Amino acid sequence: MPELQEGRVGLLLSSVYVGDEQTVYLLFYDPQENSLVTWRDRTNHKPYCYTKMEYKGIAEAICNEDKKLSLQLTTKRDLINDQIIEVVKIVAPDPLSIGGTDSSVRERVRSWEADIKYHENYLYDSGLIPGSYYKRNGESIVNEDYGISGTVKEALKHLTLNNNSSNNSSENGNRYGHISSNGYQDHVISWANLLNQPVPELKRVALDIEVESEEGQMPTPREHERRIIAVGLVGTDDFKKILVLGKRNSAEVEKVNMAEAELCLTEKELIEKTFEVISFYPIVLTYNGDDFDLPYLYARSQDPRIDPISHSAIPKEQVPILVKRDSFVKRGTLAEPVHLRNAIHLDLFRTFQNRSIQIYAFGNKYSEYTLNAISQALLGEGKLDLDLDISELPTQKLAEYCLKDADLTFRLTSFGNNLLMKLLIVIARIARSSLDDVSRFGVNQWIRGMLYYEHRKNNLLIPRREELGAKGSSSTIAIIKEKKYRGGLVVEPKLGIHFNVIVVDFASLYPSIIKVYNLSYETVNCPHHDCENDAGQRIAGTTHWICKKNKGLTSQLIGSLRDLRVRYYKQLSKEISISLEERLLYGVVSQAIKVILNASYGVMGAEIFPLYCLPVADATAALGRTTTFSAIEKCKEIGIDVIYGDTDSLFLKGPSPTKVDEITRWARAKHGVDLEIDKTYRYVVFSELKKNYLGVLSDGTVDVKGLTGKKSHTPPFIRNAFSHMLDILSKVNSENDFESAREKIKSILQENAKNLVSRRIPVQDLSFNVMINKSPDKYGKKIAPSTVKSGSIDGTDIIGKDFHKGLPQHIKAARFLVAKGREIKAGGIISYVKTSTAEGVKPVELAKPEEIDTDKYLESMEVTFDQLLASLNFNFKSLVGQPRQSNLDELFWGGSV
DNA sequence: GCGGACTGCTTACCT
DNA sequence: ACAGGTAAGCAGTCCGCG
Repeated sequence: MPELQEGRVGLLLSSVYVGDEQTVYLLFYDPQENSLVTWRDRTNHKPYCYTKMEYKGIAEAICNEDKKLSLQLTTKRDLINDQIIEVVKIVAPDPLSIGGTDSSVRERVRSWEADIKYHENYLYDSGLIPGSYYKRNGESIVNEDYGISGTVKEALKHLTLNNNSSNNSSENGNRYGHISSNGYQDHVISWANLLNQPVPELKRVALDIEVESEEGQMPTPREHERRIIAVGLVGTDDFKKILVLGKRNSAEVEKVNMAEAELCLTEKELIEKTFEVISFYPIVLTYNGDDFDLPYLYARSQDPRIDPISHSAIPKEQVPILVKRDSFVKRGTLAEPVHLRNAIHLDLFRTFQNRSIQIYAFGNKYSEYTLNAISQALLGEGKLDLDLDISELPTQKLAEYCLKDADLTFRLTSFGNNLLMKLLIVIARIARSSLDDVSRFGVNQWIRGMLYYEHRKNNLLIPRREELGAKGSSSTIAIIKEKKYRGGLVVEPKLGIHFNVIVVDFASLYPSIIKVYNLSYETVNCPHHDCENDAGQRIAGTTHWICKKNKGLTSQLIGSLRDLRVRYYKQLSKEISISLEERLLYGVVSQAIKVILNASYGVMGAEIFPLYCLPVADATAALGRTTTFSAIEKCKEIGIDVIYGDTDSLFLKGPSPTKVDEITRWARAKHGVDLEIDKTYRYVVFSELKKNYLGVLSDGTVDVKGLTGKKSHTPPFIRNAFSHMLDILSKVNSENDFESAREKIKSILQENAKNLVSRRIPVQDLSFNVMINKSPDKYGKKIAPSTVKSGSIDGTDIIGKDFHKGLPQHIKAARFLVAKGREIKAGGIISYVKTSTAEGVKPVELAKPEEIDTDKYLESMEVTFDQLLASLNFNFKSLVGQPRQSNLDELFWGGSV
C-alpha cells in the first residue's frame, strides 16, 4: 500500500498494529485518489501500562527479570481521590508483554490502563481521531483544519452565550457550586470543529460467495470441503461483477446470459479474480464475512484441490486475507479471526445487529438479522426466492441470486445518500475509534472510547473497576426484582377518551440531568467531606451526594453534546439557507449524537461498561423522577390536567397555550431542562393500562403504543382487522362521530369472526410469529428445586420422549421443525398456529386448516380488541356473542348485540 | 381431583 | 450484549377444600 505523501490530506480510518515490525500503521482514505494510504509511526510509541507507587517494588522486580521492560516515573491526576499522584509507567516493546499471556505484566502487578488495545492506545496518545482529516507535514501528521464557517461560529457563540451569561444562575449549566464553564465552551467548539467536517463518498465493494452444499446443510469455514461456485461483487460507480465456476456439473462450459457475468474454468481462477477485484477497493463490505465469506475464501485459497490440473494452492503472499492465529480465538467460533491486508473490512451483519443502530439509527424498522429481512425493511426488496438448493441451481439462476445478495449488501450502505457510511464515520469521530471497530463494537465501547480519549488528553489516570465499585452501590429499590435500582416514573393513565391532548416531554432528560447536576463517576460521592456534609449537595431519595468543587468529565462531554444536538444540529438539519449536502450531514450528526446520548446513562448501570458506576445511574434516574414528579405537581398547581406520563413525558388534557408556555418556562428556570411540545392529539384513548394507548394526531395519523393488535407476534388476521379499526378511528373528529365508527368496527369484527369460525382464513394468516432467542435445545433445562423428584434429577428427561413438556409454545413448534430436520437458530422467527391437537400448537407449515383451535383464536381476538373497545364503551363479546359457550353455531350472526 | 392465587419464564413493547 | 418498567401468555406449584 502506498504511503501518505508530503502535503497530501487523508481521512483517518483505522490504526493497525503490525507485530512483525512492532509498530502501528495508520490507514488513511485519500479522497482524491479514492484509495488507502498508510503511515508508519515515527514517534517510537511503545505499549505501556501504569502502576501506583506502592507497587513500585514489584514493578522493579518484574523489570529485573524481564530486561525488555523499562520503568519511568511520571504524574497523573487520580480523579477517584481527587489528587495528583506519582505513578510508575511500565513500558514494553510489544503489547503481549503488557497483557494477553499468562506472564504479562498485568497478571503480575496491579496495573492501570493495561486492558486497552494497543492500536487504541496509540490513537488516544497521538490525539488522532478516526473520521477526521490529517495532512503529512514532513515526517509527522498534522491536523488538516477544516475550520468552521463564520455563520456556524456565530451560531455556536450564541449557544455558549445562552448557557453562561444568564442572570439566573440556575441556567448556568450546572446547579451545584460555582464552577467555571470554560471547559464546557471548549468542548462545544471542539465537538463542532470535529463533527462539521465533510464526509467524502467512500469507494467500496460488497462481496458475497456461494458454496456448494448438501441439501439443508450450511457450509462452514471449518470444514471447507465444498467448492466456491460463485462470487458476486457490487461496488461504487455502478460496478457489478458476478464470477461463476464454469464447469460445475459436467465437462461442458455452462452459459450465463448476463453482462456482468464472467465464467471461470477453475475455482482457483475464480478466487484469484475475486482477489484482483477487491484489490482495487479501500473498503470491502460483506454480510457475515467475519464468520463465513472471508475465512472460507482464505481456507479454499490454501487448498490445492482448487486447481485440478496443477494441484497448487494460491501462495499466501498473494492472498489479501490474513488469519490471526492467536490466543484470542474463542471456543465455539466457527472461524478464525480474519482481516484484509490492504483494505478495511466491514461486516454489515455485525453492524445491523447492534441494538443502537437498529433502534436509534433505523427506527426499529427491522427485527430479524437476516440479509433478506433487513433489505426488505430498509430497501423494500429482498433476496431472490429459491425453490432449489444452491448446488442444484442452473448457472444462470445461481449468478442472479449471488449478484443480488452482493447488490443488497452494497445498497444497505448506499441508500439514503450513503447514510450508513456517514453514520459510521461520524460515530468513529465521537467514539475516537477506527471504522472497523465502530462497525463491530457496541455502544458501550463507543462511549468508552470517547471517555478514555478524554482521560489521556487531560492526563487523568483511568480508574480500575474496583475503584469505581468502591464508590458505593445503588440506594433505591427497583420495582422489578433482580434489577439493581429504580428507574423511570410511570403515571397511571386516566381511563377513557380525551380530546385535545398535548404531549410535552423533556428534551434528552437523562443527558440534561447529567449535565445540569454535574454527574460523573468522580463527582458522585466524591472524596470531599465538604461536599458530603453539604445538605444542598444531596440527591433526594438516595444516599448520594455531588461534588461542588470540580466539574465532572462525563457531565461536560455529555452536556456539550446534548446542547449541540438540541440547539444546533437539529435546527441546522432543517435550515434551508445552507446546501442540501450540508443539511444531510447535520442530520446524520444529529442522529449519531442521539445514539450516544441515549446510551450515556444506561452504560453507567451496565456491568460490561469499564467505567460502570451504579451511583451515577441511580442518581440520574432518581433526579429524573424528581424532575418529572415536580412538573406534574406544578401542572396541578396551575390547573393543567395531567392524564398520563412516562419517564420524561406528560400528557396534558386541553391546556391553553399560555399554560403550556408557563410550565415550559418553569421547567427551564426551576430545573434547567427543556420541556418541549412533542405532539398534539385530536384525541387519545386510554385503557387502564400503562404503556398502552391510541392517539389520533391533528393530521389524522394514528399513533398506537403497546397495544397487542400492533405487536409483531400477533397473527396477521388480527393485525389486519386491528388496522382496519384504526382507519375508522382516524376519521373520528368529535364525540358524535364515534357512533358511526362503532357500527363500522362492529361489522369488521363480525366479518372476521365469521370467517374464522367457518375456517375461511388461510392458516398462514393465523400464525403467531415469535422470536426464538436461544437455540431450541437450550430451553426448559432449569428445573425448580421443589419439582426435582427422585429419578429425574437433571433436565435431560424433559428432552427425552416428552420433549414438549413445560416449554413455551413457540419452542414446542420449533422442536417439531427440528424433528423434521430443519435448522433453527437463535434470532429467527417461529411461526406457529394454535391447534386442537395434543400439544396445542403446530408450526404453520405443518398445520391443516381443520386442526385450528378456533375457540383460542376468538379468545385472542377478544382480549386484543377489548384493550380499546372497553374505552369505547362496548366490548367484543357483545358483538360476537359468547365464544366460550358450547353452541358455536349460534354465534353472533343471529344479531345478538 | 380441581380451581384459584401465585411464581417463574419468555417475549414484545415503552421511555 | 446501554438502563428499568409494563403487559401478556403459558406452565408450573402451592393450598384449600369434608
